[in-house]
Amino acid sequence: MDSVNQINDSVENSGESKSIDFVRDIVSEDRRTNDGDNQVITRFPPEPNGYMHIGHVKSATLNFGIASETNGTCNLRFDDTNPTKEDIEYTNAFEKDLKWLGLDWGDHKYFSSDYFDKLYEYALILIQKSKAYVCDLNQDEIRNYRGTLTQPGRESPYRDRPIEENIQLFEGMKAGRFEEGSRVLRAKIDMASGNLNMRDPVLYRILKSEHHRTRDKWCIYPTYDFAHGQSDSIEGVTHSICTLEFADHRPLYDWLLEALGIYHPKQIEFARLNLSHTVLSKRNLSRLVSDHHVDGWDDPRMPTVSGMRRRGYTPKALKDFCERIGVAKRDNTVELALLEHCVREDLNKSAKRVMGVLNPLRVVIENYPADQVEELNAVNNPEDPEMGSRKVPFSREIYIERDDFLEDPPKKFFRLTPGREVRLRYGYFITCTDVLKNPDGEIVELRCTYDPDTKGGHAPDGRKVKGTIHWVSVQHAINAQIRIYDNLFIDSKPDPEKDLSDTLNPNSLNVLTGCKVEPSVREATKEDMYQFERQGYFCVDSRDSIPEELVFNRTVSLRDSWGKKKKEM
RNA sequence: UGCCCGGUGGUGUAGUGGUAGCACAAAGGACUUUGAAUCCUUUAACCCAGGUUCGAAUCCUGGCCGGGCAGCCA
Repeated sequence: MDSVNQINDSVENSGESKSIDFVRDIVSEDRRTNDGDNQVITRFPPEPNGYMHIGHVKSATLNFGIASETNGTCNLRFDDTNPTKEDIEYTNAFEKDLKWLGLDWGDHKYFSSDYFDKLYEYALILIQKSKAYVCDLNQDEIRNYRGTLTQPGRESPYRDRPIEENIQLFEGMKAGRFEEGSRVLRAKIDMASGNLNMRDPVLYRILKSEHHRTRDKWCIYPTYDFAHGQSDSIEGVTHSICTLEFADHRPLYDWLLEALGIYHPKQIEFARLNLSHTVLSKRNLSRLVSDHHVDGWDDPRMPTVSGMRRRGYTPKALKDFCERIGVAKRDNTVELALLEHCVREDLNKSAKRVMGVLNPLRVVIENYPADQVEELNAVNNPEDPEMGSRKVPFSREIYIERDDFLEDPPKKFFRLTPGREVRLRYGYFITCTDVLKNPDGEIVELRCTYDPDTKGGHAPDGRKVKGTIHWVSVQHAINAQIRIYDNLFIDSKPDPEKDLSDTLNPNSLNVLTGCKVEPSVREATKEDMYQFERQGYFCVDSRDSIPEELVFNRTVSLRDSWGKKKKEM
């Protein structure tokens, strides 16, 4: 939010009118034009029938961002007009996620259901004006009467009912005198319109199920089209920002407000976010959960806020991402790489460095005294001296990463090989003298010697080593389970029609056990972020980690130019 | 054969009549006690065709391509 303000400031100072996105252009143009009242009110209107995901974050940062940049307000409004789908569980989850993101609605928390009485009055007014009528057609009949994309519809036989009869019938609907599905209230617009939304759209339907807030007070509920615009109007929303698929509804949005003669907010549509290698539609996300392809809505592979949070993504990274992707009207698929870049950029500055060996290989340093332990000094974060340093215990037996040793190395392999000297990070130079194998020929242990003069990693004679590898003292190592995540989907643009099992990445989760981590992480608490040097960023899993068996999630790997090169070889 | 919205490097996004910019990605190099970070360099784009204009990514016309819409979902 701050950086956005900075951008605005610098723009104002330089006297330029550099645009940030077309929505903000419209808002500032409106502010310039409406002399007197420049108050901006936006709203973030989730339907509480699913969990917040990265697509919601784009919308939320847009709405809350515009409000904060203009000293306006952004209302959190739960769009709860369909009791059969919505639940309190989801409203709580949304609030939790928004708070975690640092998006603050103050005391502007509303529900569409707060306006059910008012909305009912509005409906009566429409009937009164002969702009709405009760229709007895059933669902199939309404569909048939609507016509098709290329053919006009036919008018309902109930379209010209007298006003009085409509009022009585509508009151009857409210009183529960009619069966669910037997009647609806419809707007009287134009059955021949090229825009199907204008072919006498349904305004109210009978739904005899309990609403999570209004309980059994109502058995008729407004549709989205009737609730949304009027709720915007009631709240004095100036800019009602929604996604592209609602553009077709704007004529209806405008028509209703005009017909009622009430305050008329402006609807603006932008393109929703698509992210590569994942899905963002509510339907597909819940399919992943219900079919057990993931372990719940907060599975760290999920693009949900709770999943990303558990994975170790930070609010700052998420908001930075939303700023970078921009806001426009063309369909788009943003590469996951950009999100990962934002995460790395934040964590590079803030995460404490630590050494952890994912796939341990035992190394015995033969000329190091068996009973000796040294405390070596290690920097906590080279990007931030304020974070200080720590002591790391060193002893005769250590673990190194299996990938850091190769008996028969390719060119440009800088790590340990037989006879070669490398540096142990913050430790000594060691040279590999022997390779021990089991009967199957697998390497089980390395024998090395160290140079006592290279403590801390410097050679007094000035000789250089090409490689520096990380390590953990065997007797001091903490055991950990580490979960390595990869893209949920193989395809960058998963086809929702395809069978999920054909397009899901079978290796999206790789659980490593027996990992060895330096003792300083014993103090790790939930959601603490670490960089395991040369590996990536990791956080303690908030659900499964216990002090006796730490569980880490790999948030994102470090960039790995060697790994890339290796793949090509 | 209806209505609406869009097409700028691989991806995302600026540019609104005057040298097509930025970020991510990719490639190369420098530096390096993280093959990280940092720094430098490079590759790479206006859907097509006409028109208006001294000059068009931008304005006009016609195509082409993509997306959305036929819930009593939002």
